[in-house]
Amino acid sequence: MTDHARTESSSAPRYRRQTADERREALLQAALRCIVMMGIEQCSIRAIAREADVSVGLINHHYGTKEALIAAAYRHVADDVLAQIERRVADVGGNAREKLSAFIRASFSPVNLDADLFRVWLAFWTLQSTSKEIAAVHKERYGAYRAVVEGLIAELQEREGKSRLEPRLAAIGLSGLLDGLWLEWCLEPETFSPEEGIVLSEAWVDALVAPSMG
Amino acid sequence: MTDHARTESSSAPRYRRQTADERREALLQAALRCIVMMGIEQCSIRAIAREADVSVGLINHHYGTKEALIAAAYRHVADDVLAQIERRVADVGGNAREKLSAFIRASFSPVNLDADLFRVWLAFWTLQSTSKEIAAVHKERYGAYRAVVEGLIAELQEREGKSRLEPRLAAIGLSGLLDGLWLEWCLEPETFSPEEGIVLSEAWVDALVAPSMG
DNA sequence: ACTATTGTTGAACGAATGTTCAACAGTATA
DNA sequence: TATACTGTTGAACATTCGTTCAACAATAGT
Repeated sequence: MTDHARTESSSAPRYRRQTADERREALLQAALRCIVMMGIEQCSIRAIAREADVSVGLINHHYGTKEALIAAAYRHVADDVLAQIERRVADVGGNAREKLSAFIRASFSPVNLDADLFRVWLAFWTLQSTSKEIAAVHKERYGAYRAVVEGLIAELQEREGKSRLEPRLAAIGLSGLLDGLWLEWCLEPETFSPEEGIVLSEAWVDALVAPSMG
Repeated sequence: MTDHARTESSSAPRYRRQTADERREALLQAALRCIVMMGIEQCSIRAIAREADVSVGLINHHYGTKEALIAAAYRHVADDVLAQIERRVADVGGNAREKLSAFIRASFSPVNLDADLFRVWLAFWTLQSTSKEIAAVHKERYGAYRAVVEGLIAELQEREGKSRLEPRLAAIGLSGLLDGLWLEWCLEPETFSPEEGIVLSEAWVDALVAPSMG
């Protein structure tokens, strides 16, 4: 009842304690939301703290450094994207050609064709040249991505006959095409539709097993 | 001779006056060097001023705002890249197929496969979501780029027979592939060689006029 | 109910940011 | 040589940044 008392034992707690893991996850999500909302440039510790409804000090307490938090966020997002695509490929079952189609369709699904995701990715690419930590995460995750594509293409070529393009190179081509189209669509969505992106990517795969190419 | 006199009429001038155009160009080049050296994040007005050997105030005097300077730099770089590619295409003369090969080779030339250029480009892409000015420059320059590709493909298909892929879509595919490979090479140059990039792009063009595709 | 633990706070700090503007100084003109 | 013009300077300003750390408070163990 006394006016100097802000919150006595009878009122609600001023904050809820969480385990380190819970809080780290929450901070990571808040950081991603901030990068999305205001770009990596304006994504400050204070902004993340506000977004996570937490004080400034807590971030450095849990992650030590801002860079460590961003690197953790990168790993988290990259894992999510690849896992989601792999899940769709696994769900479709079928032969290699059908799996590749699922892979392509997953790449052009709304989850991935997202300006927010693009902004996050740009931020990570930018940080890569500065931070060894981020560069390592990229190398590791991108290798995994390309390995999946290469595996599917090798499987396809075993069935439908060899191509002049070895699986490694063909995989680089397909992932380059997918990434390039993804990039361009995110920069300027009016240029072409996701369906057209799928048509183009399917054409590449078809060309891979066509007699004229190999 | 007096110690309060810094530089009297007898000594060298403390700075050289330049015309507005000269100075604007010099500041723009300094800004690009800064983006390359330390990334857009650390590329401050003070850093640009130091690089251009000029005082902080001069930048805002000539460009009004940092954003205006960066946008001007974007336009400058984009013009350079496209002009250089078009020059190579024009030099080779020949038919559409040969011009497309020149276009592809130019895209994978060391001038373009450059970590510095990539860093500059990433910076511009990042700023695009924030700045209307930068977004406008992108739309304009990228449209010009794609128009060149589309023109060459249309010319090729008139000679060698129509494809199921209309020139517009085929051009989007080729520029997507070129950009995607460029992106991936810049992020991780060990993955594949520029020559392999050329092989992949040529394969796409070949597939465009192959009977199986159209 | 008391204590120990530790997740959490937020004021404070030093460094850096973009921008402003009154004063300065080179340059061409008269 | 004096004058007007304007390119140029750099201190100053108001913010914002990432990080630190002593104090605080929610919770679990007793």
